[in-house]
Amino acid sequence: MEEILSQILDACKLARELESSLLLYVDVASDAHYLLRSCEEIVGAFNKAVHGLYAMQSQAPSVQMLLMSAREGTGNLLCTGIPGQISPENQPAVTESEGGLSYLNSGAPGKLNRTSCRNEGISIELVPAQPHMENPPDDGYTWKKYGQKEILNSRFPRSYYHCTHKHHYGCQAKKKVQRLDDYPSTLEVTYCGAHICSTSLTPILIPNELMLNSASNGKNDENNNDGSQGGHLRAQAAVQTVASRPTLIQDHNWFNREDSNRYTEQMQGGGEVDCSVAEFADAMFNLGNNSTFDVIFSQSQGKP
DNA sequence: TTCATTTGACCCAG
DNA sequence: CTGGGTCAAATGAA
Repeated sequence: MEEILSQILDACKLARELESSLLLYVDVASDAHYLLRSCEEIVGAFNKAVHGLYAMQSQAPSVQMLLMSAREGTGNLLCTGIPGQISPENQPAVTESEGGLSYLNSGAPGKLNRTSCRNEGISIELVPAQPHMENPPDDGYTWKKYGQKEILNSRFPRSYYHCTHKHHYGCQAKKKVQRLDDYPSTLEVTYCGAHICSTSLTPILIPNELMLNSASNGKNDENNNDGSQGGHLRAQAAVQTVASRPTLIQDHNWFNREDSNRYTEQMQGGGEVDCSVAEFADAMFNLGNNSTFDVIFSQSQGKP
């Protein structure tokens, strides 16, 4: 417990440092890269504490265990970090006690299996609810809420979301979010279907020149009114461009995971490190003095 | 004016 | 028939 408190205090300290910087230095407020890194650091520090608290919960009858017992016949069980957040210690081997729980199931039992999710992969994740907010933590995608229903024998309503790009790109990804009756501080997020709005590009295989042309033409943004998706595409273009440099990826092989807007780094030793796009971009920024990111963003920024 | 959210109605599997 | 999932008009915020 002392260690967790220490982690919470560390996170608070980081937050105070950022606050001080914002108050003291005008330049900081306009330095998106610095702000991004600072926020990621703070979130990561708090996440460590959250995962520690999850570990403590697992010693008592946990939310996870209750859910498992409630869903008899559940298929493969995969424990992951909380989506959109930094996995603890950046360790690839994640145990149940370290974070959110995820079921990956092509045929989940009972009512979860109904209607449009019947023939699609279902992923159920438990995430800590943000205080005073109904919305689940950012998972890297943009969602549009299309419905909310009172559920029988549940104290809290269930919210229904589909991918923002459903109409533009036909992305069929959906999610349901419901606060757990017994653990109101925990949200159960059920993902249905895979995103096709950010998985069509394959890193490493695309020639450097092609990506540079694509990025410099700004085509990604021209056909796209949505800022978020534009960001995804810009980041991916940048990733592909950087990744296509053999010298830069000598020690890092990057893979875009299909189920989320996150990247997995395959280390030479065989282990994997899961990270967010922001972390990934950050790592790429630091790979060389003449970062391709600078070139790409300077060329694409400011275009409609 | 645009876009996201809310909410009642409807659909359909069980 | 019941209840979960989806649709679409109404509403509100930016």
